[in-house]
Order: sequence, then C-alpha cells, then structure tokens
Amino acid sequence: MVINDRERPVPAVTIADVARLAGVGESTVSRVLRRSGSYSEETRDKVLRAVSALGYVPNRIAGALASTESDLVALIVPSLANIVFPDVLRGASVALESSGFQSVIGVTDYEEAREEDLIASVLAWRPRALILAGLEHTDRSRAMIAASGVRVAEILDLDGQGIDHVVGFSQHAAGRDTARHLVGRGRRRLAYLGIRLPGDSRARKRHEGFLAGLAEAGLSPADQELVPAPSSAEAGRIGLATLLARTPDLDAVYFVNDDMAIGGYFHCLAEGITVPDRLALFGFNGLEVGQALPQPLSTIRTPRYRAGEVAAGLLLAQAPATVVDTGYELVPGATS
Amino acid sequence: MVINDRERPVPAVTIADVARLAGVGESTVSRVLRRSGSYSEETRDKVLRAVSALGYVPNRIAGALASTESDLVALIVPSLANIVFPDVLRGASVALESSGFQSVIGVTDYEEAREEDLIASVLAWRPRALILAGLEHTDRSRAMIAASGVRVAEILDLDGQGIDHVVGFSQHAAGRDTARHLVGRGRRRLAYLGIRLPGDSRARKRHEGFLAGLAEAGLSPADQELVPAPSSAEAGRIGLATLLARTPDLDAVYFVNDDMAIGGYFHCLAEGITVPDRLALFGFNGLEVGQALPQPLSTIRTPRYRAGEVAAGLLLAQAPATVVDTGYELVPGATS
DNA sequence: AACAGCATTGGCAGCGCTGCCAACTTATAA
DNA sequence: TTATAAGTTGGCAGCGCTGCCAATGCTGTT
Repeated sequence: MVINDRERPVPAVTIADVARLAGVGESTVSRVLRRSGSYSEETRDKVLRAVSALGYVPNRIAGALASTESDLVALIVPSLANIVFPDVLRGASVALESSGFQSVIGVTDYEEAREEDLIASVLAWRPRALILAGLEHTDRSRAMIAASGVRVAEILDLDGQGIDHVVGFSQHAAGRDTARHLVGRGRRRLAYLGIRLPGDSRARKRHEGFLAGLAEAGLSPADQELVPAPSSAEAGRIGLATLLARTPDLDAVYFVNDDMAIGGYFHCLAEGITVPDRLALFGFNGLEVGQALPQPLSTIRTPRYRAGEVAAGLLLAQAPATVVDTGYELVPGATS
Repeated sequence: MVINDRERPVPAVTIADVARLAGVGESTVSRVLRRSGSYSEETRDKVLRAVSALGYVPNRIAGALASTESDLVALIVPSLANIVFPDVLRGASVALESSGFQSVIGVTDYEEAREEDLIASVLAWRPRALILAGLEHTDRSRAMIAASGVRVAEILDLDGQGIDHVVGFSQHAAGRDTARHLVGRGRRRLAYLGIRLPGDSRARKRHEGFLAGLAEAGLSPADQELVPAPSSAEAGRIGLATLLARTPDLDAVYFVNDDMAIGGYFHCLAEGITVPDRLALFGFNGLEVGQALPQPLSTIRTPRYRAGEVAAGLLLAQAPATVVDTGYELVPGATS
C-alpha cells in the first residue's frame, strides 16, 4: 500500500480555505487556532469544524515568517554514542515538548569546526534558543550567535567564560575530587585511563583536575594511557590490561568515564584482581549499569538529565543570563 | 559578559541589504548563495564580500516558504533512555547532515497518542520526510501523513503493514530464533523476563515470537515476569531474583533486552549461579558492554545505526516505497 | 548589418500566515 | 436617549525569500 508516491499532488489546504468554508475571515481562523485575541464560542466551533473537515494543518513556516519567531529550539551535542548526551536531550525535550517547542538537533563529533557549521545552518532557521555542550566554541561561532541575538545555554561545564546561560558543574573539580578521594583512601600509585579525543574538552578538564588533585598531595600519576576513541567497556578492559602490564604496582585507576571503568572491572573479574583491595577503580557519570555491578562502581554521578531540563527551563522563561551550578555527587561505591 | 539580553535589538540583515551593498539584484544574491542559475565570477565575489561584511545569515524560514520545500527531516522515537534510539538517530543524522538536512526530533514515551501529537506538530513544519519507529500508529496519524504527502520510513520492525518505506527486521522472528537457539541447546525450563510497557510493540512481538518458538518444540514457558519500566540492569537483577525465587528450577531466561540481561548476569555472579551450566541467559540488542562481560552475553545484535542510515538514504534518494530487511545476528556468546 | 542564441541580470508576484487597525455590534453608564 | 466601553470580526500589508519572466549585452552567424 503505497500512499505517497513521487509527486506531491496534495494541493495544500490553507487558512483561506478554512476561512471560506467556515464563513469567517482569515484572521479569525488564525485567532481561534492560536487561542489568541477574542472570538465567540459559535465562531470557534464553525472554525474547528471546518479545520477537521478539511484536515487543515497550519503551516508553521508561514507562521514563523509572519510573526518572526519560531518555536524551534536547537540542540547541538558532540555525540549520541555516549548516553550522556541522549540524557541531556531527554531532559531538554521533556521541558521543550511540554511547552510546544520543537527540538532540532545536530551532532558535532567533538569537532569545533563541525559545531560552527551546525550553528550556522541551525541559525538559518531562526530558532528561539540554542543549547550547546561546553564552553569552547570558535570565534566565528560566537560571532554568529551574537549577531543572531538568540539566547544560548551552554551545559555540562562551568570552567570558563559563558556566552549567556551556563548550566553544569566544574569538570576540573570533579577530577580533583576524584584524586582527593582516592588519595584519602590511601592510594599512592594512581593512573589515568582516557581516550584519544582532542575535542573532548570536558574529559581534558577532568584529567587536569585529577592531576591537580594529585599534586596537592605531592603525587604525580604513576602511569597514564590514552586508548583510541570511542570509549567503550572493551576499550576500558584493554586499556587497563595495558596499564597493568606496563606498571604492575598501580593501586588505583581513574577512568575517563563509567563505560571504560566497567570494562576495567570486567578485566579484574576475569583476571582475579581483587577490587578494591589490590586495585581501586573510579569512573565518571554514574551510569545505572555501573551501580548494578556485583560491586557498585565508585564514580561521580552527573546531573545530565537535569542539566538539559534546567537549560531548557531558563531559555523558555527568557531568564536573564544565569549560571547554574548543578553540582555532582561523588558515589563512593565499592570499587575504591 | 552578557551578549544577549531580553530585547533583540538586532534588526536582521536581509537579502535586500546584501543586494544593495553588493550593487546587484536580490535574485542574483539568491542565485549566488544557492549556487543555482548562472552568474559571473565577479558578481559572486561582490556578493560573497557583502555577505561576510554584513554577517548575513539566510533566513531558511522565508526560503522554505517561498520554495514550498524545507530541508527538515523529522524523527520521532519512543525513547532516548535506551541507547537503541540514539543509535538510530546517529545513523540517520550522519546521512542527513552530510546532505545538509536538519533533524527535528520528538520523543513519544512509547505512547501512540503522544506520537500522534508529535506528528501533527512536526508536519506543521512541512518536513521533507519523516522517520518513525515501528509500524503501529493511530488512524489519525496515518491520515495526517497521507494528507500531507510527506515520505515516511518506519524502522526496526517488519511485522505488519508499512506506510511507505520500511527498514528493519522481524522482531517476531528474533524472539522465535531465540527460543529455537535455547531449546536447541537443551534448555527446557525457560522463562521470559520483560518490562511493563504496553506501548513497546516490538518487545511484545519478540515475546510472542519466543512463545511461538517454544510451542514449536512443544514447550510452554516455565515462568514469566514483567517488572515495572524502565528497563535497566537493576531491574534485570531484581526480576531474575524474583523468577528464581518463584521457579527455582529454571534453566534459561530470555530477557527483553541486554540491559536487563546484564543485570541478570550480575545477579548470577553475586549469587554464585553458574552461567550457562546452571542457567542460560539471553538478551537482545547486542550492546557493546554485554560483549565485554567476563562471559560475552548471548544475544541478538540489531542493526540500529544501519536502520537509521538506510532509512535516511531511501528518503533522501526519493526512492519508491521500499521494504528493507536489515536482518539481525544471533550472537551465541557464552551465557547460553 | 541584422539576427539568433546564450549568459547574465533585475523586477516582482506570491508562498501562507500574523499583526495591526478599523469597523461593527452589543452591553453598560450617564 | 446618548455616550462610552468591551467584545468581535475582517481586511490587508508585509515577514524574507524564490521562481518566473523579461531585459540586457555579447558572441558568432548569415
């Protein structure tokens, strides 16, 4: 049953058709459909009857052009492969959809240049607002945003200068707190296991924070390893094996995220390495699956959903530029 | 540094401004920017110079209205909490973005009525195409789609009647193959562990297929359990505990998806239940993390990314209505 | 010298709607 | 009764762009 074939013979029902059938003016139809201005109940019924008789679907493109404001909100994220960003989208789209907004998304693959392109093409739709990940953007991106006048929320980072709203937490502090936590538990031979992904500035800041935290205690990392992107449990497993082969006497490993840490945990399970006695494992993000491990993963739970939600809320409320520190929660777990 | 404040003092640069500065007509500017029609190199340079001098960003709303075609593609998915749908989005957006299309997304929470609302509001933007999950939609959804004339791709299911393109695989067959696999390995006391989510028709079809597969072997399920949504490792853990408490002599459990199955595996680890000797575990989706477990999870790997990619490809190519069976891959793993 | 053919260009209607304003009706106050 | 306010309604310009068509200037031909 092919309903739609190549040609689009549908002649498009317009507001004029509805007005004619209902025997009212176009602006009356418009008012009824947008519940704006005033109209009698009788008129409303006539209009709604005509609308459903014709199967009229308002053309928001025309509406947006006429009113010079759209109900589009653009979200530009680095990736969809990591559950972090879908979580942000979830939080944002719940808020957005319940207010009748439409989400337009773009994926940058952690490349600023790609982000710039996406910003340009999304701004062409004159969105009501823009949600970006992180605080690092090209100069041209900033210039386009400023010139367009759209409101912006930057999320999941707090370490740097924001454009407008900023909703997130300090990645640097998260890394530093992890170091303090591990050092506080007596660890001295710590390693960092990350991935090679230069565009991931948030991971970089955590890493820097971690090193700073070690330095506070007069320590430096016993080893460090960057495995090829993308992050995955398998990558964590292999990465940990590599680290331990090179530096067998490690007593703690800080993984760039939970996916990797879970893989590391599996390596320990398979190799009979006692966690945390022999080796402490620490992740980042607080994924659900990490908490369901036989030993709940030590990690930092990040408010991803909430960040999306709060950012959307600020934008919808047209609040003055605001910085919201959503914080994070260190989950001691049982692997450190 | 607040760049944007409440008012939008930006007077908006239009094509007329560019035309004036470049000393050419508006249609010439339009032609240059869209690389359509013909124009001299000199003219192009003048126009581009004016564009960057003014920081002109074309208004696609106006463009779409004038040309009565937009470069928006709408994707409506049940959820973003499960990595399945982000994977689909990834596949689709790579294809879409590389062709200069913009993705508009909506999340239905597995509710047909919600899907209907989203379809209505997204059709108001006159998208070029629409990607939906599954084949189940309300009559009004179908009617709106037919009336609008947009091309549609329905993905991740093949069991039923499609509207236009259909890209996916048979969920029923996946469930049935799982039953055959487990029965073929000598299992006789099988249970199903799902979640209470009536709108998840794909899970329902797998479940039905599973029962059909058991029936082929003259078996019926030894037990079944539906835990409250959402699915998660923790839910799988608890669900398996519940099943085993009620029916201790189970020899295999089919989980609605890998998230749940991984939780079940953790339960076995924690309780010292030997997998697969004492109990076989089987999941669905083929998540990466399941394959990194000490024993790789037995599961069915589904082509989620590919489904998004193929669907987008068909739509962009304006292909005649096509049904693509992407198939799936049964991964024997080590837990069954 | 006149003309067809082509590349290049500008003018302008119109895409479908909203915002504004004026016109009208009815209710209420003076 | 007349003036004033409030509630309804329709007309129409115009949002910024594209598509169509006509105009222009060249080139190469007869």
